[in-house]
Amino acid sequence: MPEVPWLTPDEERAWRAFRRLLTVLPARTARDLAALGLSSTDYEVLSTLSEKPDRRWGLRDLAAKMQWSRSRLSHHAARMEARGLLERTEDVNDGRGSIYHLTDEGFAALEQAAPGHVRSVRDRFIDHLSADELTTLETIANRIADLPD
Amino acid sequence: MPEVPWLTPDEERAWRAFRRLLTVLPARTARDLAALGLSSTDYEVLSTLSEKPDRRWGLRDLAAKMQWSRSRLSHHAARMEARGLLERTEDVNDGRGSIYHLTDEGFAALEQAAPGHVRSVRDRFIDHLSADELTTLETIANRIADLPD
DNA sequence: CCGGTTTCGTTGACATGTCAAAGGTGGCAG
DNA sequence: CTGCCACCTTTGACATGTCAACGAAACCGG
Repeated sequence: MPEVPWLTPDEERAWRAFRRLLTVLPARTARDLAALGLSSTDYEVLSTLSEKPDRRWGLRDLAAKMQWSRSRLSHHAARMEARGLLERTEDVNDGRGSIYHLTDEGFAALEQAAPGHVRSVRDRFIDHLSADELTTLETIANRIADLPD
Repeated sequence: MPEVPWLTPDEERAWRAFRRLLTVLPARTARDLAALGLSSTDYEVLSTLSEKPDRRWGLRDLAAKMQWSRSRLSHHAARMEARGLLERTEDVNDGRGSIYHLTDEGFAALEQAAPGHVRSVRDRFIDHLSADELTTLETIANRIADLPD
């Protein structure tokens, strides 16, 4: 692995700062959410499920939408089902498939946690950025994330 | 939880984009590192350990420096010790303490992985940002991360 | 010194994620 | 139809992290 240009001091500082942000911010929002009774992943599942008018998704589609592995979603959904947040039904059109739908209890949990979560995101992130910074960040984030895998 | 201003469309987009980056970028650099035989956490431990001239750290100090819990570091160091990457010695000055030091094998593993890791960080992140963007990012990251917990 | 308190690293139980294998179902070529 | 192959979700083994409890060691007021 020859000839790799090491990071300049500027790059090094930026990279370190960014990695710290990567660690710290999700930890904080997760802690805030936990105080409301949900993990970050719980919240993500619930809010994605609730996007469909009938609150139903096939596992495969839901996993793709969330960019999760199907195994991961299957495991996590099993745990959430045990807590009564969602239910699994077999797919009538495809005997292999599995349909997830939000229970009323799950929907209630989401509605109850949402305001606190938004406040958390504002207090810990959004409200500390100018409109310009927000735009720059969105641009950068998309550019990097859209790179080939 | 009344009166919470929901995210504007701009804010919503930026937040989503940023969260995607938060997921995707670490996954990519971790995958690159794994191909070199180390996990991201392994690399972090090794490189932090190597920062001291004698490659030695007390667990407490090392954990503080890395912003890890002592439990986490203890668990992880036990696994790394089993792989021969580091060794634990008892602290002569404090019977409770535990000193970690990098083995030659651990140092070699770090040296062998470092160039590939730097290339990975460049290819997947740094080289896609202008100097201005890099500066903005560092500023933002520090501002957010420095907020009270 | 002494006894209570703090701090230390470790440990065990548990939560969560990955990976590979398994078992059932669907689709299609012949 | 039938046999094979591809795809689906689930499952189990394992890796990693959190949290609380523990025993040992250090500290400290009296």
